This record gives sequence, C-alpha cells and structure tokens, in this order.
Amino acid sequence: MQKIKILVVDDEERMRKLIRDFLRVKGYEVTEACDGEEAVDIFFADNDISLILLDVMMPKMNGWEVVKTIRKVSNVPIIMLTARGEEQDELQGFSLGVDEYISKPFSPKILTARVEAILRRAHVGDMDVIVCGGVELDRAAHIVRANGEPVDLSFKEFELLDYFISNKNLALNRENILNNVWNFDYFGDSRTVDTHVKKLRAKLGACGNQIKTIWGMGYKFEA
Amino acid sequence: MQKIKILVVDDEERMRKLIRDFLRVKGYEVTEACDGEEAVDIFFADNDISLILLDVMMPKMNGWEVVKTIRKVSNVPIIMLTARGEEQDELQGFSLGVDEYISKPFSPKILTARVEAILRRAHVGDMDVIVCGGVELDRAAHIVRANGEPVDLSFKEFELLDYFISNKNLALNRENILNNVWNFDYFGDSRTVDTHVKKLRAKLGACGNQIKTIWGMGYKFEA
DNA sequence: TGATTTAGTCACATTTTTATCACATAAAAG
DNA sequence: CTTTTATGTGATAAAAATGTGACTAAATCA
Repeated sequence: MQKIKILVVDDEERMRKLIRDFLRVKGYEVTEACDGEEAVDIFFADNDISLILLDVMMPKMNGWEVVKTIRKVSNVPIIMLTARGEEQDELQGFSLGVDEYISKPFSPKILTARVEAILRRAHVGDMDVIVCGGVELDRAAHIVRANGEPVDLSFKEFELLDYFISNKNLALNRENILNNVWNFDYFGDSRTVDTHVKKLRAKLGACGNQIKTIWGMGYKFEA
Repeated sequence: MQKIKILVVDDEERMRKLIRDFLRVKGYEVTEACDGEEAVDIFFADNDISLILLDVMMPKMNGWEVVKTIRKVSNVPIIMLTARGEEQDELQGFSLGVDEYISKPFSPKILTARVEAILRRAHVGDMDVIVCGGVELDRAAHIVRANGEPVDLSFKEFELLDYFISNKNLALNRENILNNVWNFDYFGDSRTVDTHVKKLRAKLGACGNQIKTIWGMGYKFEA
C-alpha cells in the first residue's frame, strides 16, 4: 500500500523534527515546509498530500493565509497547531475550513490520535458510501440516491457526480472538470460539461440544485 | 442458511430499535442488551454471536470494559458506536481490539455497509451454502438452485456465479472478474465474460435478472 | 476412438451513451 | 436599454459497449 503523505509546516526546526519523527514511526511519509509560502508551493507541486499539519505563526505567510489559499482549490484535511492563548482564533479557523486543532504543547499520542481520526474521517474518499446533502453515492455498488430515491446514472454522469462530491463546495472550472472526469488529453468542446451537468441536474431531481453555476467559471457542488 | 446473529448493546431503547429494525431487514438475527453487564452475560451464554455493535457510554459497565472482558476469550468482531467528540478515545479503542467505529449520528446505510464490510473481513461469509435472492449455491455439493429448481451449470459458470454471489451488490468490472474467476494471468478477450454472463442469465431463468449490467464497467449481482 | 460437452473467439445486431450543434435564455457590460 | 457574452436545453448523429448466435478448439467421457 502506498504510504500516506503528510505535509508538516512550522518555522521551528525542532518542532518539525519532533513531528516528523513521530509520524514516520507511525508509517507516514512526511514532507516539510518552514514557512507559509513554501507550504503552498509544495502543496501545489506535489499533488498527493493527504493531510497538512500547519503552524499558525510563521514568517512570510501565516497559517490562516495558507488555509485560505489552499481551500480555494482543495478539501485536503488541515490540522492547525496553535500556541496556548490562540484558542480564540479557532472559531475563525473553522469557518476558513480548518478540520482540527492541536494546542502546543501536545503529546505525540494526541498528535497521532488526531491525525488518525482525521484521516479516517477524511477517507470518505475511499469509503464505499459518500453522503453529501441529499445525495448518496455508493462507489462499490455503483449506486446513487437522491433523497433516498435510486437514480440511474450513466458511466460519465456517475464519474462527474463523484468528482463533484469529492470536491464539494469548491468552484470547479470546465478545464478542471474535463481533465479529471474525461481523459487528461481530452480534446473537445468544453461545453460538453454543460450538457452533462444538465443531465445530472435533471436526474437528481430536487437535489439537482446542489450543483450551482458559477458564472464565468464553471460549477460547484454544494453540500 | 443459518442467519448471522448480531448483538446490539446500547442503553437507549430508541437507538436499539433503530439498529435492530435495519439489521433485521438486511436479514440478520438481532439480540439486544441494554448495558455492559448484560452484554457480557449474553455473549457468554449465547455462543454463536458473529458481531457486536457496542455503545461506549452505558451504565454499570461501559463499552471499553466490555471490549476488554470479551477480548480475553474471543475475537468476535466489535464495532463501537461513539458520540461526536469521543474521537480521541478511538486510539485507545483500537489497541483494545475494536474493529471499527461508527460515529453517531449515522445513516442506516453506513451502518449496514460497515457491518457487511466487517463480516466479510471476518470470513463469516465462507460458508458452504449461500443464498442470495432466489439463487442458492452449495459449494460443497456443487449444486445451484434458482427459485428452488436445480440448475445445471458448467464448471466456469459455477465459479462465475460463486464469485458474483460472494461479491453481491458490488460493481465488478471485467478485469476483476477475469482475475478472480479465470487465472490471474489470463490473457484473453474480456468479452469472454459477457458470453458466460449470457449463459448464466439464461440458465438462471427468472433469477437471471439478478445479474445487472453496469454500463461502461461490468456487472453486479443483486441480492 | 468418437461423441459430447465446455470454453473461448468472432462478427453482427442492438442498445446505450456521449459529443456536438443550434437556438433559447439569462447575466454582465457598455 | 441594447449589446455582448455565457449558460441552459433539446435534438441528433456518431461512438462505444453490450447482447447474441455461430463457430472452432479443447477437454471430457463413454
């Protein structure tokens, strides 16, 4: 099995080493960044990072800005490392899309427990059944339900919905969608997406309006 | 075929009823206990319980203690039901020998999916006679019945049906099927599967439509 | 050995899906 | 308010996948 890759972002070398060593013992692959800018660069360059551990206080670009930047295009789980006294920011953080907090100082045990909990929860991606709003998608059985009613989807429709749900609440432009649902080198009309969206909306019935149009951009699937 | 027996342990009558009803619909036999002590008593008295669904918070003896007690003498699969916010205990739970967690509130779909996954993993399904819908397959006697009528299958047809039934309700692509029913390194036309499916459908008569075509993918055997 | 069953391949029929176009409609811009 | 641009939608033709029967080779059996 492929190792799960975790990006650790902290400006203190000591802290990074601590976290890195523990996570490696637990069998994770660890990549490090020492400031926000580097974190963003690495995240976008390396597209199989499964979780980010992010310090708040950092030079160049702080943790919140990193979250904002990354959340524009990805739902990767993010755990913030906060110093004592930064608790009041947590509320703000959750609204930005932070998944969990760990207050420094923390025990390695807490760290791995939270990481594992988040990964398990986030592994919704590999789970058989994903629920998002009124829509329920079962990859294993290749079944979709909208408000409990089975919906009959074609292969492409299923793939498209899967992509939407896997990236729920993210604005996806047509190029994104084409590259991910169609072949990478698909050379066709980007309006094809529109047609499939139309069909999906129709087939999903009332849940169809979870697919929002983003004018001048593309689409978004809302939870 | 003997029904699989599941012990549901929760102090809330409402929750027990909910779980019980869903599992019964799915064809399981359900026994209930309303606290840890009763759970342990029942488990030791009744020696053919295949799986335990266990709430954490209970009077008299909590879930963790139940796990500890039972794990001393049995590897029966245990799924814990945790309330939101108890995630931090999960680490502890896994080391005690818990197989899986389900966080409340959960959907019935999640419940049955996890239960089935665990049971599959626990090899409870490895029995000689399997019944699935109107189809009955007896591995030991190498006999198949459809709606009670004996069906004469060739070797490959039997193997294919066995694979289908063993993976019922799962979308199986042709590659899957070829690798499992044929030799692993089978190097032939994947359309061969189609031909055999055709024959199976024909021989199973009315039950033939339990084999669903999944367009662009493969086949699925529905219970 | 010869007859019979089974497995795999192929070609053609059928069905389903998918992409594209043209036009309608809606939103933004001027 | 008009123009421009982007999206919604239905129809349709092309493409792709599956269903099916026939045929060949291989295995099995009497």
